[in-house]
Amino acid sequence: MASSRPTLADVAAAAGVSVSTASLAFSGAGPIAATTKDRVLAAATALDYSGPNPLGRQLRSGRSGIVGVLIGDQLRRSFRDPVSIQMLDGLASTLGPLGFGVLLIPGAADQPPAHLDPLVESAVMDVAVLICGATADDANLATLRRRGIPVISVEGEPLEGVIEVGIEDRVGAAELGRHVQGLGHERIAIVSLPFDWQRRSGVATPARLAEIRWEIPRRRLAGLTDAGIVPVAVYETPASLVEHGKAAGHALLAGPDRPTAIIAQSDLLASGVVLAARELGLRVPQDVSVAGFDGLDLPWLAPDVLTSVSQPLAEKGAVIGRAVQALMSGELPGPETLGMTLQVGTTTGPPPAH
Amino acid sequence: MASSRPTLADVAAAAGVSVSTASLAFSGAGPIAATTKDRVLAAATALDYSGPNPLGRQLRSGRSGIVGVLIGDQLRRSFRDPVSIQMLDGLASTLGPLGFGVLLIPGAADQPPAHLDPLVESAVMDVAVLICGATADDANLATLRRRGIPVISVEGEPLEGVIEVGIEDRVGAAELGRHVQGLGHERIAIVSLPFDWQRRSGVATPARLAEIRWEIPRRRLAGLTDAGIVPVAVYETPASLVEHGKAAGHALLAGPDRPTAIIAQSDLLASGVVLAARELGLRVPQDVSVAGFDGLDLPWLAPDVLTSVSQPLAEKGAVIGRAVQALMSGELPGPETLGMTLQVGTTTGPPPAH
DNA sequence: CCGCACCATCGAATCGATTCGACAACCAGC
DNA sequence: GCTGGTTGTCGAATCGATTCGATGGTGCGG
Repeated sequence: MASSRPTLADVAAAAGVSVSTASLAFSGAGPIAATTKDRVLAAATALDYSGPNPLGRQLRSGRSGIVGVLIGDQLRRSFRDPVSIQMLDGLASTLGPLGFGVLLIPGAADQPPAHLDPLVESAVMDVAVLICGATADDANLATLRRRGIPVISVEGEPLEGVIEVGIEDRVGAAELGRHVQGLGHERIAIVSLPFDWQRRSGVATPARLAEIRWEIPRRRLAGLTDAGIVPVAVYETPASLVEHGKAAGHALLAGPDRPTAIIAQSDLLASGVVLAARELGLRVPQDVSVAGFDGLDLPWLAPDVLTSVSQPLAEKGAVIGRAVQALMSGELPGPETLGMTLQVGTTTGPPPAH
Repeated sequence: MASSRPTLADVAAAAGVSVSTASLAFSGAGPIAATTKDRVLAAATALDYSGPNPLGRQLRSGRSGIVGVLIGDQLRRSFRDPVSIQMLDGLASTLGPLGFGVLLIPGAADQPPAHLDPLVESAVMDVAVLICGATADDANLATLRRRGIPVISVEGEPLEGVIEVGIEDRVGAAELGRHVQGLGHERIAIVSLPFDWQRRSGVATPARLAEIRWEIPRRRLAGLTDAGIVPVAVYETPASLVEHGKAAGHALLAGPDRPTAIIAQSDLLASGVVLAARELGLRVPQDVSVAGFDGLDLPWLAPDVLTSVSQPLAEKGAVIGRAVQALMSGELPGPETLGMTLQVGTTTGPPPAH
């Protein structure tokens, strides 16, 4: 055994105690004499033993301390969106001190829901978190269920046996909609997040609008409808990125009957619209009002400050972390919904006089 | 056994074969009759058995298939920098198909190198990747060594027994420096990445310049020195973020003898400098030239395109992935260094006539 | 002085799989 | 018909720890 790494048995032998006593010296779960403990620890140091191998512990306890986070293909795409980052940060910050690690499970790009990512099948995890907006026909979800892994879904659709953590984006969208309408706008366009994994780009036809698959754009659109908004156009984007917002802005603002207000479903999209307006020589908000969603801090948009409804991103992560903790204690946490708050910036104002 | 999840032993019993045969049916490692295999698989389906528990497999093989990535506190901070994201994306994309998962190991914010993050001690991993620029006095590194976990260091300092993956940023910096000097600039200021975990902000004194702890700012600074640049000022920033670049730009461009060119050590910092110049009413590059580092695509800077030296971020991730694979095959991969390429944009030009 | 309780320690079972060596059955060749 | 090789299956050891129940001491109270 000279070549391979020492095990608890080696340490126990060196200290002249049994394996079980040596285990007690490290775990502290049980009565042990101080002198014995010191002897074991000394033997461990002498053998260069670096503590109990987590694998052995895990096998016995059935727990790995790993939380799998299914991020879809967001690493490449939406992770350029601070929304995902800040939530992941909140999650990791809550989980880390509890001894849980976050395992990133990336998905292949632009796959239909039937696609199964290999790590979902093979990776060890105690809990899975779906941050990509789960749908019922997701093959990954089916696999997780089969494996008996508890699932937490973030802003997904309500699903059997899945713990939901969401935000009141429908309410928030309605509030934002009423704010814009209250300013007097009548020609309002919407820049939407992707409808489904096809990630199309352009003004959506009524038929297309009827088949929105993903929950987030659907809810936010529904919120605006709740506020009584009948949009003059809904522009579908392939991802929540500045460049797509800019393309949408150019498309919507170039025509003859341009809208007097544009509401985007994310701040990154909204900032792209602001940039498009600037490039077209339009003043914000005098010529066109722009509002976003999420409440990010976008330093490069200065001096403009986006009107937006902000969501508590770090808290969202923390809530997920607490749900994980509850699950591991054997409890079944209920669904949680976080509120949003309207933040009026400098990018919305009354519509132009004529 | 009705309540708990079925095990391979249950399946074997149901199929009327031994555990070893049942194992063969799943792993395929060994001769097995087609009829027997079908019988085992049928029994597995009947029992709702979801395949061998990875934990058991791992304990036996000693491999977890997990690559720990120590990101420092970058999740909060520099992960807003696409540099980290794109590299992580490249890493995850290479590792995923190989059956490896990426475990995020966050660090606490602003800790001295003696700080040890709990997951480094306890998490299961086959290889650790340090993407935060390792230093020799890092407590996390010491722990990884004690645990016998191979370490890959990205752009860190050369360390005993650590596999290095780097970029030729000193060469790239020199090339960028020569480009700027070739345009005729003589008053050149530098906006630097953080020197150490203290993350100070402001123009660095000569004493401060002599004690740069982190490798990346030091190498990039050395490259500019190689090009013969003697900066009129080096501004130290707390992180590679737009707002800090903007603050640096304001500080450097407000004075009476403002530099005619500013070289930033990252594109995010450089874009902040451009924004500061715009706010001060300075034209880029007519009044001041700005150059960056990394070669990112920053859509919101349009119509400006940053002059920068670009690094192959996705390939950096892929190289790390291959190093991991080599390590797991028992090989000892050598250090790798990737080249950078100068990309001249619209933000650099000759200095103003007077 | 006896007995009860408690503390420290140990042995053995357990977690869920992989894998090596043994063994039996079967086929082909001589 | 016997031998040698292949193929399929099985039993048992193994990975590295935790944990339960048992045992042997010690101390305290009655």
